[in-house]
Amino acid sequence: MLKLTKRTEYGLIALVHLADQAAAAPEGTLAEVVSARAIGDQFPIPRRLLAESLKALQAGGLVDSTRGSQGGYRLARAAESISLGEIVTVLEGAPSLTSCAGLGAASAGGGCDVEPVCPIRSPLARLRSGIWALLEGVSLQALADRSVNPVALFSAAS
Amino acid sequence: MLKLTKRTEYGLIALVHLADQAAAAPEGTLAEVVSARAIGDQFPIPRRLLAESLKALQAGGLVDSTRGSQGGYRLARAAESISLGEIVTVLEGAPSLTSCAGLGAASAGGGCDVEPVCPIRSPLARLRSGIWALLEGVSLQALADRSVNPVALFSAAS
DNA sequence: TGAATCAGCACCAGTTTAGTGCTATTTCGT
DNA sequence: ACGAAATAGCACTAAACTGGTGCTGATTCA
Repeated sequence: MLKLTKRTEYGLIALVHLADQAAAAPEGTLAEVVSARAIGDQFPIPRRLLAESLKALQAGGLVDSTRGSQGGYRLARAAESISLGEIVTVLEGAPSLTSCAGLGAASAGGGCDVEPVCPIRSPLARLRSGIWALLEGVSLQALADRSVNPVALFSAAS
Repeated sequence: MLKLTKRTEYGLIALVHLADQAAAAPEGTLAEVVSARAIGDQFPIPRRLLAESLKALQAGGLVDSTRGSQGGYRLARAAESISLGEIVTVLEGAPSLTSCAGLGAASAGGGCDVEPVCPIRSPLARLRSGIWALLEGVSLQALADRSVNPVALFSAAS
């Protein structure tokens, strides 16, 4: 199914929220941490699942967490440096692009070493590779910027 | 999961094959029909499922079918006029990105008839909308053209 | 007639998804 | 010290989806 899971949706909601928070922080200072509860209260979504997504984002190193009372989350890096592809990878695992697996940069060594332009590559692999490249090209920053329209989101990326 | 189902993969394989067939046909003539068996014999995939995909494509009006011995399938329209979005819609159902559904401050039942540029649209809806627009912009023709690289497949579309 | 081929249902096992329960641990405020 | 707030971790369930198959019927060509 060519669609994002709820887990990813909630995670994105949270990330956009955290990006807003970071943008609102005074120059050069760290943004205040935001609790899962605080984020959840602003959207009609199961708070608990939102928390699950945040946990996953923490495990994936996209956000930093502070425990205890007054604890919460904060972006671990600048919103411009977090790509959509990375977010999706963290939240729903590396996409299983079948054989010739792992396109893009990551793909650990094994097999198909003629990576760049493998002529045997099926249209499917090319398609997925294209979609993936797009996701890698869109930053959280762009996503959080509400002035950009959906299509420009991508076409501007290339 | 941001990935295509096998059903869609097989369908795409078949469509690309049919597009090749159409391209090989003499100017102005209809391409010969190709049976599911004939297509399946060329790929290491379960023949039966390929047939299922073809059936779905027929039901969706993307291919014409001829029954009986010597029967088979043929593109119902020119490959340039069949978009990837349409193919995916036929093979795995309409994506739920429609109608401001899902979340976003304004989701509520009613209407959101200001569809074009709804300012309240959530980042998620915008994201899906963007992905969708991309798929709509890629034609089967482009997909079948093996000389185009994966990334150009999309960036050229905008 | 008979074989090839598409069409329509209906079924099953395995995986994924969404969502919840419960407990432990850390930290702040009093 | 204590309790509340909050993250961390594990485990579990019900529903949906996926991949794949079985079977029967209808249509067409030879």
